[in-house]
Amino acid sequence: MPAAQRRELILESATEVFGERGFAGTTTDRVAQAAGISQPYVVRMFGTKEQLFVEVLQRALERMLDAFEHGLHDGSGDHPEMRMGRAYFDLVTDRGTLLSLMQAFIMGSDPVIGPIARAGFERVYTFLRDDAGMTEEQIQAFLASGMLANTLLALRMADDYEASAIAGSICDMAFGDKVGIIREQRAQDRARLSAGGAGRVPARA
Amino acid sequence: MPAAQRRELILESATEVFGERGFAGTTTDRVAQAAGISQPYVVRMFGTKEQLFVEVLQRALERMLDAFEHGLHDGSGDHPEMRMGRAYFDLVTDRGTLLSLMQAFIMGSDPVIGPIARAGFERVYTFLRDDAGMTEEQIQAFLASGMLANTLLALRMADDYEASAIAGSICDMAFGDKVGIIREQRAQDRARLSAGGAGRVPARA
DNA sequence: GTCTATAGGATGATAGAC
DNA sequence: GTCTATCATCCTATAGAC
Repeated sequence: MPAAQRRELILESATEVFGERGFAGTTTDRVAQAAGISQPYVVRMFGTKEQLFVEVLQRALERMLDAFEHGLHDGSGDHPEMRMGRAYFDLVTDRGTLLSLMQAFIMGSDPVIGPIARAGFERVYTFLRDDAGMTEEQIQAFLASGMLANTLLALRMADDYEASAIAGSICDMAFGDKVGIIREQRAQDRARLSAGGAGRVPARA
Repeated sequence: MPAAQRRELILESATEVFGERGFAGTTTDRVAQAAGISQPYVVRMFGTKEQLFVEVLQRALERMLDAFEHGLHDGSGDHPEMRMGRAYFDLVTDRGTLLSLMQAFIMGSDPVIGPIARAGFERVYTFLRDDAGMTEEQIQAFLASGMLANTLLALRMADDYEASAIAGSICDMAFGDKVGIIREQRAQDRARLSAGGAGRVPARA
């Protein structure tokens, strides 16, 4: 397989694993298994685990901004909120990307990841303000709702949708009419996980 | 020192370290150093690192709910939003607790931490709904704003308040009139860190 | 109640073959 | 391009002394 393509494959696998287990909780070996290659090859191709995470993060930021841009320019609905809602919807179909971003966001203290994550967040803010033309209040509400949704996604709250009425209410509240998508995704996810996919999480052990 | 008191001391140190570095990124040795004792003693007292994190998490959940309860019953302002704002303010003064909660929230896939974190989130929701009497919309807005604020806290966005006009706008937008408190806290924090405190983060290395 | 010593296992990274 | 073998840490947890 050509290097470029293999690179993509590894980045894709790494995005899922990092998203599920965080930077420190991820082993290069697990990424390798998810990509179907040997552990040293992962390191060989990216230099260090940290560099791999940086590339995963940059890709994730790019994808998020792309999704927002596409949502903004898809020509239907007029309000920025509607267009941005679609953008978020696009993102949600890519669980690994979203979770990798969340993982990076809680690494603000890290001297390497922190600055990159902050810069990424700033890009989102300026996009919403300057390109989407949203007001401060709109941006606040949009980002806040998004962060709540992201947190519940990372928490896997939707896993308890049927089992717990409260979990169900929380998901309905936070995801609104998108709750169906989330639950469907969760089902696929569960199938993939039990099939031994990238994000398999018998915790650390 | 009596066991109970030492326990408290360790939990306090562990809260800071886990909050800054996450579960996987934290070593029992670093917790021990922060508490000024030996690494084996930490393990001896809590059994396993995971058990220590569980106790940190349960404490953090308890503190969050306590803060909400105190905010709710302090007798001033009438609207739940105002009282809850105060509650959040109380929480913010305890950075380690907040960050430990965030760390737990992104561990939804973990078979041990995930269920505890979800149950904790559900308790918050039911408190806001049943005790504070908030509507679904009020709860959504409150939790969403809180999650955005928490994320920015974890991101250390306030560290760039002066250096970046955008970071400043973001902090003003998310923290509102509480931005002063956050920035003050950040300053204290920085002093503590450079003094070699618990959360010192020369990354992993 | 607290420490030192250390076993035992995992992990990131390197060397070098094919 | 990709692997096998392996080194050197690092880290949780245990044993046992004081």
